[in-house]
Amino acid sequence: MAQAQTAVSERQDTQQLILDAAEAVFANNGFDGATTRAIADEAGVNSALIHYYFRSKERLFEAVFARRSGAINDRRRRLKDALFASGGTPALEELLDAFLRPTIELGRDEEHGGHNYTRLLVHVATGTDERSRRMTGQQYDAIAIEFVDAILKIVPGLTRELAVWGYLQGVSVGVILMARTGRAADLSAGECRDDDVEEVIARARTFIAAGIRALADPEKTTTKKPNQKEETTT
Amino acid sequence: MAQAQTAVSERQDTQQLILDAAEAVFANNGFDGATTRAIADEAGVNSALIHYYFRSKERLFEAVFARRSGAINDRRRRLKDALFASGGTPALEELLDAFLRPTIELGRDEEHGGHNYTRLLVHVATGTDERSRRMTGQQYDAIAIEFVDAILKIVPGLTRELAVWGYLQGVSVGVILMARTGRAADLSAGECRDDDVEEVIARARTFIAAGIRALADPEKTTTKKPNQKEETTT
DNA sequence: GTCTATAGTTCGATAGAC
DNA sequence: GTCTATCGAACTATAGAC
Repeated sequence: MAQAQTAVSERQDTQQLILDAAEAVFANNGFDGATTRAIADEAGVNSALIHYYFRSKERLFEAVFARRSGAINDRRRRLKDALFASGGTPALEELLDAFLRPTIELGRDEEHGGHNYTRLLVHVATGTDERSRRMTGQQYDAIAIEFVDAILKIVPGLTRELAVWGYLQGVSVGVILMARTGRAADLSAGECRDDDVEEVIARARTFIAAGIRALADPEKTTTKKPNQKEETTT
Repeated sequence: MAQAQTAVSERQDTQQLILDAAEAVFANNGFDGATTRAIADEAGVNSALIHYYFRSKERLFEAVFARRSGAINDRRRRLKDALFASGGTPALEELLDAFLRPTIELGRDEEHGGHNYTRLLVHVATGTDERSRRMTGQQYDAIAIEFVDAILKIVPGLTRELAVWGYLQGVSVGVILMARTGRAADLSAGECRDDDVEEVIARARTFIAAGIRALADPEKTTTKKPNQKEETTT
């Protein structure tokens, strides 16, 4: 699509074209479903160039996954540090906003392909295969520990173990919301819309903050099963 | 593995052997990463039999996905109906227990391959491709609406729109927990374990119940962004 | 129902000209 | 850096003997 006549600011080198195309094709088809030929076609380049710039399909995939993770986590860290900069302790809702905003906003950015990355991230972050676990850990473990530490500073009565669980359960909410599966609309006859970034973030923020605070309440975290009679089929 | 000498109760016909093997191979490799040859080898049957019993790889995948969904949702429904049977209104935690228990327990059932199904379910439920959305809707829309209705009966001050969001955000927590990615252990130097079913359910129950109740609080659900100065890089 | 054999594609990757 | 051409290996699916 991008020809030599386009403005300088829109010019992209071949490597970026391939990364953008790969991001879209991997997001739509997964690693195994995507083909290097389809990526080359999407990028408008010769398929041999993929192996020239990236050694293999595997390395291309890892490059795509790593490309945006730095920007996401830099922004999360900047927002979080700004909250603590004045010396006080921010509200839990503010901390969660700092965590959620970069990915939720990216998931609504169709102009620069951000929505493709978030769909890919959902796939990798929820995968149980060895490659998914390795890549998720490499790119997102450090920021995870920073936010767990921050949660511990803000919420009294929370053990580190419970903070990790609260963080992960919160992440799972954010993961689903950044991908826009359209399921909310399906279940509500179109009443629920997921295109308003501020509303999506506000709901997730409220939900997760209350959930984490509840985990700190020792009365609530007993493992006793509530009284239930499992009725047999009548 | 299962030979002719095994007890009658352990005998399985070829079709079930293929479904069990396909469940494991699809869970480990996804739809495109799994091959019919690998499934046949895992099942110990000739690869041509897969196309004899199921017409195509696609239909086999759908059969695998549909096989356990009926049992899961029947049990959810039975547990839920038992809670309302006495005429009273159950606690929100009890309703969530009924929803979470079938999948969380299935995810820890390695003896009958249930853990393979839950990993597959995570993949399909979070997928944005057309097949994933279609299959998720076909198997899980009906039970979703039943539980949204139940949430509306239990929690005062909740609109249907917010109940759907609360349900979906709760589901996302349950989805992550049923797959056992091991990430909690990674982030806590092994301190967090996810093998105790009752503890996993209790934490999720507490977290989600508090989150849904918070959504009903009109003061909390404003879409106003909290005061934050996004610090530029120093 | 179960097997062998194979048709017909498509894949990732590379060699080598320009 | 970019292209054409192609290799060797895999894949799904089926035909046909038993």
